[in-house]
Amino acid sequence: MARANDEAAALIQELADLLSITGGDAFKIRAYEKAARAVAGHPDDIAGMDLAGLRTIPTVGEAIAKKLLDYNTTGTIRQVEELRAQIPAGVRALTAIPTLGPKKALAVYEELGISSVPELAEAIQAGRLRGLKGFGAKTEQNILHGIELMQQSGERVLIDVATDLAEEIVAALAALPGCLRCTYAGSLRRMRETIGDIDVLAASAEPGPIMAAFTALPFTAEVIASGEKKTSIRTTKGLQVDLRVVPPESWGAALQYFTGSQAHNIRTREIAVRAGLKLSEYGLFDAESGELIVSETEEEVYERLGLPWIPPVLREDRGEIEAALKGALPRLVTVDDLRGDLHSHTDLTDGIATLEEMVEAAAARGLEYYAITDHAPNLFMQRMTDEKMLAQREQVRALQKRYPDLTLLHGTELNIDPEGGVDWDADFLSGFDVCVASIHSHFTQDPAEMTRRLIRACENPYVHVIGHPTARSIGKRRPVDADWDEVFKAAARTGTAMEIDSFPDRLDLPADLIRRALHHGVKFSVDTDAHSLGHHRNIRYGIGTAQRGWLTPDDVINTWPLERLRTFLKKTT
DNA sequence: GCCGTTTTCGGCCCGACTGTTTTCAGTCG
Repeated sequence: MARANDEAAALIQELADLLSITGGDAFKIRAYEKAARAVAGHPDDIAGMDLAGLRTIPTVGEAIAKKLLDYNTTGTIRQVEELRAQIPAGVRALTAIPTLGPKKALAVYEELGISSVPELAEAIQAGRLRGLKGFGAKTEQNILHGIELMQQSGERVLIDVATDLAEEIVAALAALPGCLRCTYAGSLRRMRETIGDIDVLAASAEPGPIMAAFTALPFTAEVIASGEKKTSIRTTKGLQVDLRVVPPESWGAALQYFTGSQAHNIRTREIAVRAGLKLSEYGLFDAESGELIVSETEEEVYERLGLPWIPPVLREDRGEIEAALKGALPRLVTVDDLRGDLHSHTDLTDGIATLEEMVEAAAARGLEYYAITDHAPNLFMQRMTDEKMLAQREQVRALQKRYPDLTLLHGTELNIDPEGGVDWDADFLSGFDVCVASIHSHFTQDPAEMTRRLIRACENPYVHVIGHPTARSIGKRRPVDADWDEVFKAAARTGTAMEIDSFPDRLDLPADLIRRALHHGVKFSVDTDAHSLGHHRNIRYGIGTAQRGWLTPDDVINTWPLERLRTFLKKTT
């Protein structure tokens, strides 16, 4: 269920948006935006907090604490309600059109009474914007084009789609003679779960030919902007790609800047300012003399700011600066730390590779243990039976002899029914080495029922891992609604791991819930849920998500040596 | 609106590109 923090943060953000339309003080607006992020990322639930408690949240002062208190008691914020009465929701929606910001939105509303996207499109067609100050022919065209883009998708793409495209672009540009370095940065380097646009960075003393090669790429559908230092295109599939070309000596500063996030950059630049320095994509400079101090590597830039190098996956201004200053950054889990995979399928159910092929792929990954976890009978379409499952177990045991360095675990992926029960009784379940249990149906139970359902699954002594816990499908199915703090408490109490499923359209648990679960002392299993040989490669996305959740190897049970894992699977705690 | 080993007042990240402009505002990241 939506946490109080998320709802309150959305209201504070709305306050910032509405103030930017009415022309409020820009610094006040930024203060609200910062506070909205801080509230959303705060580990403790703000529901029930008093004024003093709220003020302990960084960037929340007296005034914003009072607004949060207002939310805690009334469920809304008075100032937001007042501004909503003044600015229709449709006007705020106008700012979602690319190239149309708060100033232009207010202009068309005040001058022409336009308060929705369709109205605006109609007004432009009818020539009603002619003569409006700041709106020329080109602006009209850009707005219409922006509306079109917004309507025909303009959506974020999954991380695997973006990664494949980015790697293709980087390979093409890196091959050019004048290109000294090239990589992708932005949200893709931070491994966000969906990507709005791809940021590519190149180092060259001569940008011209690189820009030309970039706009000439076969999938370039449109050049959005093109300058000496920066070029933006849109691909045939509608994804925007920005290319920045910087002098080679600026590489480190540019990579730091271009990786973001914007909120993280603001923090690092503030630290620079306080130290009498100036940080830009060209380097770290002395503010007074303008003399360049460092710029060649990211490590140098951070070091000169008094910080250790911060992994890109943490650069969201969600506490990483504070942790870095205290020397308390986590040693993040990596793909190389993994010793096993606890969730995979074969063609016995809905996988498309044989048991032998899947095991061979696991061995090629260098794993020390690998679990086969085909679907259980209650997912009726997979037609699993007790006999088939037991026959597979024999096959697994026989196959084991061929893999002296890879321990095969025979498991299953159970279905958590609406009451929290699973497919088999204790007797049958006790025969498995490991059981993942997942929600595959009845996604829309009310939060109280869903919470009980998940807690009961955790309390089952034979359930070791809750598979893709929110059951979301990014862009298709919403996460199930539960009181996650209660679920995580139960998981920690019973010694049940939460899975991080590596499928690009799942990435489940999501990073924000991982951090909340970590806060409760939960352990995790980062799995592929592979249904084919190619799916083994998805592990990097699961690990990226785990890293965004601040996980260390110790938090992830499938980095543990087999003996330690086996102890955990006994659930004796 | 927030915040302070320069500060309880006066700052607040920085730059690129576009379009409508004659020197800059708006938008974006």
